[in-house]
Amino acid sequence: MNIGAAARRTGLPSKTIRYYEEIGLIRPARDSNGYRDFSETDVHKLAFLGRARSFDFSIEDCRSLLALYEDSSRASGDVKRIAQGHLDRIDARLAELNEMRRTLSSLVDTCAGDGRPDCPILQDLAAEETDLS
Amino acid sequence: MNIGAAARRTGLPSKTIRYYEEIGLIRPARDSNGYRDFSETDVHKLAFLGRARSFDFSIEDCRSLLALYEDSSRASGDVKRIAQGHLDRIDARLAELNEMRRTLSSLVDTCAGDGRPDCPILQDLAAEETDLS
DNA sequence: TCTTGACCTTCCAGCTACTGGAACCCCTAT
DNA sequence: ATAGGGGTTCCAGTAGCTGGAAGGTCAAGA
Repeated sequence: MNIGAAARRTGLPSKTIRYYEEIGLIRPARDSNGYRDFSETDVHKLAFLGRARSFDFSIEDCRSLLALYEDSSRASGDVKRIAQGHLDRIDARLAELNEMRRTLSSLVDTCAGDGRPDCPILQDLAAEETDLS
Repeated sequence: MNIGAAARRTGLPSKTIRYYEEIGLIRPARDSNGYRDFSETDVHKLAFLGRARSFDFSIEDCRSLLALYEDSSRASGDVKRIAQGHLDRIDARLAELNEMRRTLSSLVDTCAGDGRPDCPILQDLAAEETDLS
């Protein structure tokens, strides 16, 4: 199967698939004309990678997960550890973003948004840190 | 004021301050020895940038916000438009992350995480898309 | 006076995970 | 023969820094 067909099958851009080969996530065979020739196994791996990436797992996490996926004697604990670590990162990011959203949306709400120059958003950004020392 | 002092005052790494100069966000004066000489105004701008970046505003948004901050005849509507656009992006990202978190945490919860190979996480990642066509 | 150490400078490379584009090859259909 | 729609490699660029090398500057201490 050519790269275009693999791309259609997996929903990944051809560019991304070439990149995954370049960094050693997959090793598709080659035809005599130099074209990549993807097996069903390759397509499965690509789909696996696509789904893992959709969870925002890093490429290195994906590499580990793929290795575990291919190792039938894996321990689910190893998989869980990676997933839990990632979940923790997601939670940390969610906390950050929620805090930003809270502050920013209250600033946006109190800004008149008209032609006048007064703006609580700029006031906040420019605020001197209150130094209690 | 040397870059180190400016860094201490603003909480930004010296490297970042140099980078901000390089991309034209600030233009500190220079001493005769070539050292950057930061004015109070420079420090205020850096603090402004630091706070804006802490809200995850892009550098280009920061550039626009800083320009508006310095323009006393600005319209608050221009500021609000930028902030609202950014808020929308934050909301979109929050929705994505919440969805990831929901799915991933339920997978993590159902994974035994022991020495056995069975793993619902890997099963999900490897799942064939159900094709209803 | 010399040296040490903490500053400062510029420049270049690297990080993540791709993406775009140029220059070129291959294959099929007309 | 040619046109098109594949494919190939390689290089550069994205965002926002960060690390490191090689070297200049300055104040304090022996």
